[in-house]
Amino acid sequence: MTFEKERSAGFLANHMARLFANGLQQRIRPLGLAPAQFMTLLALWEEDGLTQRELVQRLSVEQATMANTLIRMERDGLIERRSHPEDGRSQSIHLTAKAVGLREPATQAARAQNEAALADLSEDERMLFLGLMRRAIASMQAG
Amino acid sequence: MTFEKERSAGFLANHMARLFANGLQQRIRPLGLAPAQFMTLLALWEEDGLTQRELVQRLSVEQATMANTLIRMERDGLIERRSHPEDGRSQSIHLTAKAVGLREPATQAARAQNEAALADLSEDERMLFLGLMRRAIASMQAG
DNA sequence: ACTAGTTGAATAGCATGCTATGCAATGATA
DNA sequence: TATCATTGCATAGCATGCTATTCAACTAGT
Repeated sequence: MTFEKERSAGFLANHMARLFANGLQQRIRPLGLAPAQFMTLLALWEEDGLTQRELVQRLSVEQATMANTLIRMERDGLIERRSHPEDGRSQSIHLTAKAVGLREPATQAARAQNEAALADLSEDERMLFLGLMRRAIASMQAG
Repeated sequence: MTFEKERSAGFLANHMARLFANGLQQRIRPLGLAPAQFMTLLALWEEDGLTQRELVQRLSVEQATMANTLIRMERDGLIERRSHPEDGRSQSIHLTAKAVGLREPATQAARAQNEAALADLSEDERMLFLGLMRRAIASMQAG
């Protein structure tokens, strides 16, 4: 029974995501950021002071993954942790001035990468593409 | 300037690819396979005896990545290396009987995962989706 | 044939992700 | 309130990927 990888949604999704990540990495490396750090900053730029648990929910990664990303971000001076006043187990994650200052150049880099990926698509096709990805994500989350 | 991750092709692609990989992993774990091993087997089932360099080209991963995947596959009894008769630097990678026997159940698992992801899409939408992913891949490879 | 450049792999080092555990702080309940 | 379950994080261990480096084997040009 044939199984052609070029016709497999999973294979294409994997390849596409690696190209996105590599492209973004090239663009944000000069800023001292890595892709997962950028993704985490997106959530914190939107709302500072989230707990690790809230970050996990918003970015859909496992808790252990987020814990490790936060360790590297703290090491790189992007965040600092403050003890949570109401729950001794958790901490709130706060952006440093450095991280706040990276918002514009970093999001600009991400926009440029998205533009490079979708350069060949019309505006309608782009909307369609995003919608299809969302539906695939929803199906997998449901299953 | 706002940058909403849910409207970012890169963010969605990353999330979707992780869900694909996680789903596939669940399905092929009983077979003793990991996602990258499966991807490599896809190429070798199609043509046995490829060199590491040829695998790298067909799967679009870096040489170092493939080298490490092959080490794990050899450890797991999926492949064996034979010295190349014409080039002392390279080896040809050959499937073991075990790996050959995994073809049907493994590709079936991958089909099931693709089906789960695309369950909500019509046949036309699926074709459209694959085409859009290929075009995004092509754009990023070109840029 | 020699030297110089190229090419195929291995290895080191690190970022992301995941599963599985362990632990301490909270909560809920008998 | 003493106990048990839940919850928030940290850590260990491993798979994938990438870049950078190194080395040996092959090629080409002189």
